[in-house]
Amino acid sequence: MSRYDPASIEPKWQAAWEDAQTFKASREGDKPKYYVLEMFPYPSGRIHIGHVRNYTMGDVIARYKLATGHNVLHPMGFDAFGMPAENAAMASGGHPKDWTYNNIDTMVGQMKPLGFGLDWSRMFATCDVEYYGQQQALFLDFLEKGLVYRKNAMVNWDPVDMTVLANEQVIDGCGWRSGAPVERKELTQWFFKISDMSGELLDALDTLENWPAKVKTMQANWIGRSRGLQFAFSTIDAPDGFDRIEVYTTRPDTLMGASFVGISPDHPLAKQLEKDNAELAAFAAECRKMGTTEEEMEKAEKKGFDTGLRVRHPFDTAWELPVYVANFILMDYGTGAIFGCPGHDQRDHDFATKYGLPIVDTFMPVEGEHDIQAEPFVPAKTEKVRFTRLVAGAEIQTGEEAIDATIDFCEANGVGQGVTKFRLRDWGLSRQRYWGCPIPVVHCDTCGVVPEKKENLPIQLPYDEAGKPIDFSIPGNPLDRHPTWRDCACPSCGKPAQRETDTMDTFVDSSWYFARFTAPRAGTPTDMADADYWMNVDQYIGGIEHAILHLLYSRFFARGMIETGHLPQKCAEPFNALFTQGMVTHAIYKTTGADGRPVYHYPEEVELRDGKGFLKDGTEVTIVPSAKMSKSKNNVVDPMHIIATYGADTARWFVLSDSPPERDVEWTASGAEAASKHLARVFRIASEIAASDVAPTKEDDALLRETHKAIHDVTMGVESFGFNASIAKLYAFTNALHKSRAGTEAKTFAAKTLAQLMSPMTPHLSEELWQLLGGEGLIANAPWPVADEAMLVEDSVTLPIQVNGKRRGELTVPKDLPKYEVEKLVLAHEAVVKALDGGQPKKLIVVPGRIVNVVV
RNA sequence: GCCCGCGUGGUGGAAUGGUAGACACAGGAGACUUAAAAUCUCCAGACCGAAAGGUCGUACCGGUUCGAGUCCGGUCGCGGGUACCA
Repeated sequence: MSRYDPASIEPKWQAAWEDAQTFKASREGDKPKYYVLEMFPYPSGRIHIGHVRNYTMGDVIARYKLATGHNVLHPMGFDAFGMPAENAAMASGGHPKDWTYNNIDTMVGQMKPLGFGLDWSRMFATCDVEYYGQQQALFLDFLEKGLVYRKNAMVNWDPVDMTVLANEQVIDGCGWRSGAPVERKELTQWFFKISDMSGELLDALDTLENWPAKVKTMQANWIGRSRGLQFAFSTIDAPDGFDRIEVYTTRPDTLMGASFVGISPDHPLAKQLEKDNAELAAFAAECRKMGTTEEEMEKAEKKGFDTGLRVRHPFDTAWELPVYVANFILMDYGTGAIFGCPGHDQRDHDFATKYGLPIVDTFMPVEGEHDIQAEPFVPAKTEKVRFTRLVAGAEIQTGEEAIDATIDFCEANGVGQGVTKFRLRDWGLSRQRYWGCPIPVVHCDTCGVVPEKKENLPIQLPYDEAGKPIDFSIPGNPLDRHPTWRDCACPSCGKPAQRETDTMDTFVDSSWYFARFTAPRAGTPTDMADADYWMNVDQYIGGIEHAILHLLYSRFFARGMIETGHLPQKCAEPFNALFTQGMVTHAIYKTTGADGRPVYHYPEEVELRDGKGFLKDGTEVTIVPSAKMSKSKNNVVDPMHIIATYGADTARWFVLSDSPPERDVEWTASGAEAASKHLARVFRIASEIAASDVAPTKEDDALLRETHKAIHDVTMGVESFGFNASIAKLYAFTNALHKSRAGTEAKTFAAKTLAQLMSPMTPHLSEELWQLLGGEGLIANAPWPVADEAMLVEDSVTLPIQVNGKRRGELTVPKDLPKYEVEKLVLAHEAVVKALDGGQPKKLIVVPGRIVNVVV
């Protein structure tokens, strides 16, 4: 008897699928369509175990849908622009383009042996000229529709390298290469007007029934709709043009507890005052040294600077408040100015305490008092409170009621107006980098900023500069310093002009690739007939780390593409169902380098002893447990040795077993061998059945029931993304088949069914078994088995008997035994008799088919 | 800081508010073998007990319920996101 030999069977069946074009997406026939998509990978160099997990999940769905009679689209591509390619070029020479395409070749070479049912003919990379050229066309259409505009925005600036830094490149406030303290700098940049769609993007979340609730919550919080009051404080002796300071507040009911006005360091008034106040200028400069991330702003110590300027309270002109410039106020949100109410806000309380400002309450608990000087009183807005300094509404009301009443009162008295604001900011897409899609606009001295003509697209990235491949050892954007690339004719007046040298954020690339897959070679961004057939994506699968940005940007882009005629109306929400798989995590091992910066070590370099890690030279490493696998942290696990040792089916089986798909898993390699043993066991069991000849026995029926139960359970698991549950059932079914003494016919049926149920997970082995057991054609094309409901029902059930919620015995009764009969049997049960000790039960709960509880 | 998750045996994990620990890994005992590998059978949360059986037990504290891993409130720890990592 032959042994399970994945090395020989896997290439054989991959060739068979290739010959039969099994996974080529086709619009033919009248089958329903199914589009399954996994978030495409960044070509970091090698696939890692997280990729294997992600694509195996998608492949299970794709193969299952094929077997249940669908036209399936299951494509693959690469999110190929981005910083790592430039970083690699800086670190070790070479060119981002060569680095990227080499990586793609390697990764495709690693993915193909895994036997994914992908339509490889549709593959593309976002750095392909064909792709980014179409993206430029989309940009021009968006521009024409007013979905893109220019404004100033802050970037991280490295004053030594004279270059813009990504947030990731700022470490403890310093540039990652130069080590110099980073500054904020203002640049004119392109923005997508995503904020125009805030309300729509928020409201439409409710229609996404098959999205995880947590993702919808995260997006809703991110968009952040709030209702508040916008009004102005009038200033006293302020510079010209600043007789009013507009503020926005979501808690107007605390207006009578105001103790100061705060403005952002980037507020026009702050900038004006700075001119004549060196101390303030120094404070503002200090604020601008802070990074641009929200996290840094929030975590930084709250600091303010008293401008000396004062404003009048809108309800009492004799009441004057000081104006502070404060480092925690964002110019981007609201009006860039607030009033502080220390009595009912922790941050304002800290601020007031620090600068000796008054702390006044506007409401107290309904019962009792709260020491407002010691800590702020911040109840939920839905809680009733007793107002001590009331603007409008009842004395005792909830915060919500008070807010509404105050807004109405203010509007009626001309103090301000109720407005709805969103936290969501416009999407800045300009990047001062080489390896991205060039923004197709031209700067002309005469005509200003002019869109490039569509017939001049694609605007290609230059490979060479001055006859040599671009040198990335020099900091800064190579497009900026390229001797000729910028030169062009103005599309409007024809005079010499210069190209924009900024490229697009790589999130743009990934915001429409799913649409491009429906017609990847089309001469326009999409082909409407293909998009109409294949869209939407029926099942999208990817990491939870993309819950907000990528998915929100894609939702915006889909709407923009409808507006510009590139997608049909039905695509506003392009992903019908979303599944967020957990990440594969692995410890990070780091030491500190001579320059004080962290040095990351590969798992292979680290020896673990007593929970501590050491390098070969004995240096102890710091272990950061369970972190997201990241190339820059060197904690990526390479699955290729598992594939080489045990084969693709083992790797696929292994990544699906044991862990629920949505949960993070800490990677350990110990289970791979066990998975391999199990597959070999299945092969052995099937081979024995194929070689046997046993007449029908009285155990045939039991095995048949087991088989139908397995069909039911495994199918349920696949349908609900419970792949680990499906696999547990497959283990149990394999054990049942192994132990069964049924005849050959029943066993053959069971084994063929087992092969089918396993086929989405272990497709090569399943094809082999199918052939061995006399199945017709490819198992990939065989119709998915259907469970016979009649075979699933049991005749009797075993009920656990609880006494006061603790299990004290069990009772086996016919399935349909009436409740009162069950009660009689329970009361006669030994354990119950003992517990009652002659008395009567206080209560008797019978949950039919599940449990019995006696309360004594 | 803020938003969103997660926390169950030695390990990965299972469990529509209804027998906690399915299925598997590692471990132990045995069979087969000259031996090993492979394979097969069985055991296995902790504690007490010879056993029958009992007590405890799902990060921690409290609540709702006949009944809580599951629902509610709070605490701690870990992870993701935080708008230029992708």
